[in-house]
Amino acid sequence: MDYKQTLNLPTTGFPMKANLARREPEQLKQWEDLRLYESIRTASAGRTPFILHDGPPYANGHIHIGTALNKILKDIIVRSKQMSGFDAVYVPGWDCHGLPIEHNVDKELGEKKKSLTRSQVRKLCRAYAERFIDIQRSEFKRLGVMGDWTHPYLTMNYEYEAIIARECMKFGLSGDLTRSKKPIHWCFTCQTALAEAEIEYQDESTDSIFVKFALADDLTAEVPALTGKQVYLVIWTTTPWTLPANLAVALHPDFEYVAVDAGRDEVYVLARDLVEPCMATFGRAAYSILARIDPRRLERKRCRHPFYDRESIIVLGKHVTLDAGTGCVHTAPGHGREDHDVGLEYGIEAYSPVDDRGRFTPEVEFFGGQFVLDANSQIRAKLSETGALVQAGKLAHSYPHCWRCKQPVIFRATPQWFISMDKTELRRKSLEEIDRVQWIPAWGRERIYGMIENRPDWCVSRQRAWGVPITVCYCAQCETLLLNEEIIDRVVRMFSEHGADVWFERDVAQILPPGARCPQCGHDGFIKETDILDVWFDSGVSHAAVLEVRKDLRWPADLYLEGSDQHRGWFHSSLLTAVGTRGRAPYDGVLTHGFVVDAEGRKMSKSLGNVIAPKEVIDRYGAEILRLWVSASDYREDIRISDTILTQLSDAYRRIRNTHRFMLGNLYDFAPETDAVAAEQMPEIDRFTLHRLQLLVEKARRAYDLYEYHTIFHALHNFCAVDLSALYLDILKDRLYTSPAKSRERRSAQTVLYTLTDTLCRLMAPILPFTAEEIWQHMVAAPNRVPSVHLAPLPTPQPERMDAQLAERWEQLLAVRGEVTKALESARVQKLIGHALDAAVTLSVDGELYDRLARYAEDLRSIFIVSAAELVKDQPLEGAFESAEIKGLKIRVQPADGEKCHRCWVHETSVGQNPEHPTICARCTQALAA
RNA sequence: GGGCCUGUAGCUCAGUCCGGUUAGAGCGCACGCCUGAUAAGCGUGAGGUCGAUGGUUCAAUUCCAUCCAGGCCCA
Repeated sequence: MDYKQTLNLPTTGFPMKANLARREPEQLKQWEDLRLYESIRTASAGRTPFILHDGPPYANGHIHIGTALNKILKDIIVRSKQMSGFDAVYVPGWDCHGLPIEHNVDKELGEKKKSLTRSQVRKLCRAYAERFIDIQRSEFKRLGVMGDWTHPYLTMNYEYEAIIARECMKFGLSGDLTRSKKPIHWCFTCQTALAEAEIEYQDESTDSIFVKFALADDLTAEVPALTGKQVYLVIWTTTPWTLPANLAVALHPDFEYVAVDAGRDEVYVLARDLVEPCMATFGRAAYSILARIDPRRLERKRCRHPFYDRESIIVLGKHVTLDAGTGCVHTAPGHGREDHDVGLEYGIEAYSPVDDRGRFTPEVEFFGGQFVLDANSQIRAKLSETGALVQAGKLAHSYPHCWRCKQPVIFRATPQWFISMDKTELRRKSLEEIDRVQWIPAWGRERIYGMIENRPDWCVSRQRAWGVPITVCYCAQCETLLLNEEIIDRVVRMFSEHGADVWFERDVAQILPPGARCPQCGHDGFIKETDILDVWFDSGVSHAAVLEVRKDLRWPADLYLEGSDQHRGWFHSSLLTAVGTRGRAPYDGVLTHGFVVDAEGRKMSKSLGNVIAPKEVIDRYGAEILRLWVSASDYREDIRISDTILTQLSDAYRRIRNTHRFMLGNLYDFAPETDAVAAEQMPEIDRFTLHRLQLLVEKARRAYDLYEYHTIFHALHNFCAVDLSALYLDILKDRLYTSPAKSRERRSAQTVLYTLTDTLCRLMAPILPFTAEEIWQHMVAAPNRVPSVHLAPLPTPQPERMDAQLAERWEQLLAVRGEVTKALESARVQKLIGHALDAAVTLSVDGELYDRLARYAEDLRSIFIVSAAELVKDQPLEGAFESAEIKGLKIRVQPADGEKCHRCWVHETSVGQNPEHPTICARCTQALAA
């Protein structure tokens, strides 16, 4: 007889091979057909909302691995909050305006751009953004990210554009929005402002000159040694043409300066550390140091401009370096970023007497009307003439050029719009708000606090086409802003209806109400601003445009989650716009993740050739493995990815999958509502396993609450591999296979398997939504069970299923088991046995342990998975394995007595005793009779 | 150059806040077993000067300093 047919062997349609790359898209289609997301919304109506507000990715290019990480993390959060009993609506968004798109459209247009109107260019940009939104949307969905993909928020939606304008005008109304000059990169060929991204650096040979500025103030009080001497500050510059705009000389407050007797009745002030190289350059071998000078004593002293009849003041700035030059820095606030910043501190204007074509304005003495780069040589000549030129040479260094025309660019101050950090205490209020937000990890607070504390005013204007205009008009006569509630309403209505394009299509008279007059001077002519807003403002007001507007959302958000670069980016701009207009942060919590790096911890870049695209991973391993990667990593730090890591995760995935496949296979004939066995009727090992399951659930739920998913992955994997596969399930096989199918002992095991499968499946669902669903669909469903695991709640710990004393006894039993397996292995090496069932073990233990084990004497055989286990009290056992871990424990392994039962494979002396079934044991004979 | 952060076995993570027995886990690897989870399952074992150096201490992976390597953001 073939006794194999009498066993209850596992059977399931749940495939061992996941085939994720093929099956996932099918699953997504099914969910879509079932309208799963809508069902979840309906089912959670009325629950407490949990709002994770999506930071909008930029609608350009395909998603990269970092975007995938970000979206998967968000999805895990949303799903786990949903399954924790919240109504977790997820509205994805896209950032649509901005330079990169306009830049790419420019490239496609080439020369044609010049013949197009601003509105025409804007339409092309809009179409471009739409194209990539569609691409990215399908890529995000492919990752298993669940959300309202049919109604995402787009910063270029008309309603959104209207709110951007509205929020901007609120700053105008409050007086925070101001206009002042600031140096920007300017291409005089294209006659346009350029962003940093539009600059290409090329090596170029430029002038390198040293110029002396005669000190006008007397230093006798500060440095007596200089009494009666003519003192000069010597500066170094590579842009002589900016000297007409010189208004100051900057020193570093912490450097040491000295007065050097340079001969020819001249005293030079130089940074001490640069004296030697400078004097060598000047060809003045013989010099002596007269005095040390504390730069702080020179602050606000005056010098003579080298060729104009005016003064330059001495200022202190930490941007001064000792890398090159003299330690005294020529400062023209209209022509340099740092010059401008230090100028602001000292109240010096951003003087920039250069027009759009790069020519000095007429009032510039000696050089009016000259092209600035051509003026360099004449300025040099002028300096020689006045005797201010100390030294002249050439220097090769990298100089900014325009990306389009390849010509050199200049720094030039132009009027820009700023949101003031201090005028209405935006900085102070923001800093206060930072302390009310929960930053995860906690150092996020230090990071953003430092930035807000030190940042300059926010320059929000850009001289570009693709964006939302700064919707203000100002008096043509006195430049006073004309802004009130009525105008705001008009603009908002116009934008909601026609989009921001309307601002460029209509002239100022059509925008302002009829009869508008300047509140300051009564004039009726107005200028419409045509600069657009920094795109950080666009996304920064998403809390207003999305959270406040959508009925299914709520202001403020519970959580913002982005990469740690967003402390400078979206967290920052969102904070400022919300505090500035609403007086508080738009989020209660901010979670950050690190960046994806390669196996060596280096950033991914095309040049290093270490870029891993999400698509490659999905096609090769499946989105589920990418998700598992996200969950396995501690994302608060940088996250490594490599083939080694992905292979490892595939292995882990397979272990989790196969564990569930085995459990499903043993549940084929189990109906939970009729076959379940009550816990009190279960064997101890079953209750022990349920106890351990509770510990896992507790741990995982805590980790979900703390957003620490890697803990869950490790715990889940460990549980499947160690607690289940290597222990419980291995021991269970005998009971499941050989006991009568409907026996209580088998039903008890199945009850546990059912509980395990059901619990683990729900526990993993936020991380592995595809696999959890696949398991769910292969379970024999209890009546009225929800149709998708994603409609089910996360499991909750059930204290009544815990039994600490029982667990403690079993932990000890398992420690003994560990020693037994060692003894078995040693017997195996000696060829005494092969399979553990070939063995009979005898344990000798001392008193206390004996008493504890005696209780389980009958169970030891099955716990150890051997054919026989005998327990004796402290007896010498010849040739026994002596445990190093448990003192007094000796284990003797011998080949088991009796024949191997053909049915259960246990070696039993009862085999052969029954004439009807001569090849099987008494236990099996009994089972067959049942 | 500045701000914030990271560095524990081949890999992913514990432990470090509140210094103290041979620094843990799983995977991978090696070797073996099984063939009734089978392109599966089980067992045993080998892997770490806790980035480096110096300091504090009776004692440091844990505290401090410096350095090295790497990341994000500025300049």
